[in-house]
Amino acid sequence: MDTSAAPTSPNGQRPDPSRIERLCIERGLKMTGQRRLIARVLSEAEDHPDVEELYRRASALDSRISVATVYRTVRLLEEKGIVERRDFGGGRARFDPTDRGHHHHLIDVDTGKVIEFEDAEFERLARAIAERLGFSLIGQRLELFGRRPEDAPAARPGRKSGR
Amino acid sequence: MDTSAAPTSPNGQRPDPSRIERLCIERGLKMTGQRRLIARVLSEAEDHPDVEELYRRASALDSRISVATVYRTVRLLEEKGIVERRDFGGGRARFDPTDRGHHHHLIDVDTGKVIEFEDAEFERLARAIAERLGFSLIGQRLELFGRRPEDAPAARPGRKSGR
DNA sequence: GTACATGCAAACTGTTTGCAGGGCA
DNA sequence: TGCCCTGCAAACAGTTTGCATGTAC
Repeated sequence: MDTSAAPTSPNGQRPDPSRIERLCIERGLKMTGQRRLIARVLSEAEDHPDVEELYRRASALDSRISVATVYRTVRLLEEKGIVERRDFGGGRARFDPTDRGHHHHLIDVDTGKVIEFEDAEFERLARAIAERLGFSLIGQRLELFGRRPEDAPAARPGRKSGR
Repeated sequence: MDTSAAPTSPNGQRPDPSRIERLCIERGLKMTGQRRLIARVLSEAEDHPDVEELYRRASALDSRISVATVYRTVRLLEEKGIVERRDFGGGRARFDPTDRGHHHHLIDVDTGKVIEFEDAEFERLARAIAERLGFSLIGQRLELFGRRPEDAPAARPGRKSGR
C-alpha cells in the first residue's frame, strides 16, 4: 500500500525506527531484524491483522521470518503492553497497537468492516456498573454489530460466526 | 448441583420435558436421547458451561453420549437460536440459553467467575452510539473484567454463575 | 422404511514449544 | 562472548468430519 512510507536515510542507512519499534526500545527489548520488521508492519497497519496476516505482510518485506517468530513476538508485545489481543470471532486473535488510544469497535455485519470509536459516557457507565456489582473495573470489551440503514441487501441478519 | 431437579412422573415414566427440550420440539428438532440429555443439562445449568463441562454433566446422567455429539448438538441449538455461543477468553466456547433473557457479563479476573447483569442505560447508549456512526444496531457484546477490592465487601450473592 | 443422529477416530486449525544453530548487545 | 532469538517441525487443545451403524418419526 504505502511503500513511500519506508523512511530511508539519505545514504541507504537503516530506515528510521518505526513508532512501535521506538516503544520496544523504550521497554528494553532486544531488537532483532524480525522484531523490527513486525514492529514496522504493526506501525503501518490501519486495521486489526491476525498472525497470519502479519506474517504475510512481514514476509513480503523480508522473507527470512517464520510464523513461530510472529507468534512469539506478538505475545511479547502483548506482555509489554504495546499491543492488545482482540477477538472478533472467527477463532483467530487479532492485534491492535495500544498507542492508537483506547477505543471500541463497531462491526458492519454486511461488509465485515470494523469501525473504531470512543465514548466517554460508556467508560463512565462501565465503571459504574462494575462498582455497583462490587468490583473495580480492570478491563472491558464492547463490540457493536450494526447495519447501514441505506442498503437493503436481500440477506437476513447472517450468522457468519462459524469457525 | 441440584439433583432434586430431575422431574419424574409418579410411576417412573420419562421425566417431563425440560425447558430447553420444549424449545427444541417447538422448532421441529428430532429428539433423541442424547439431545434430550443435553437439553436437560442446559436447562438446569445456572452458569455458562463449555463443551467439556456439558459432556461431563451429561455423561454423569447417562454415559452413552460422546463429545462429538455434544459439539454437534450445541451447534444445532445455536443455529436454532436456542443458545448463544460466548467467548470469555480461555479458548473454549461457552454456552448460554437465550431464554434466560438479554444480559451481559462481568468476569472476575481472579476467580474466573461470571456474573450476569442487565443495564437499561447501556442499551440506550449502545443504540445511540451506533446511530451516531450511521448504523442501526443489530447486536452487541459487552463484557466487563473486574477484580474484587482487597478488603472485599463480600458482595451479596446476586445472580452468580461461572465455573 | 428412510432420512437423519451417533460413536469413533482421524483430520484440521490456531497456537505453543523443544532443540540446534545464529545473531545482538 | 554469552544469552537470547530464530527456524523448523513436532506437539497441543479445541473443534470438525467421514464412515459405518443405530434410531426417531
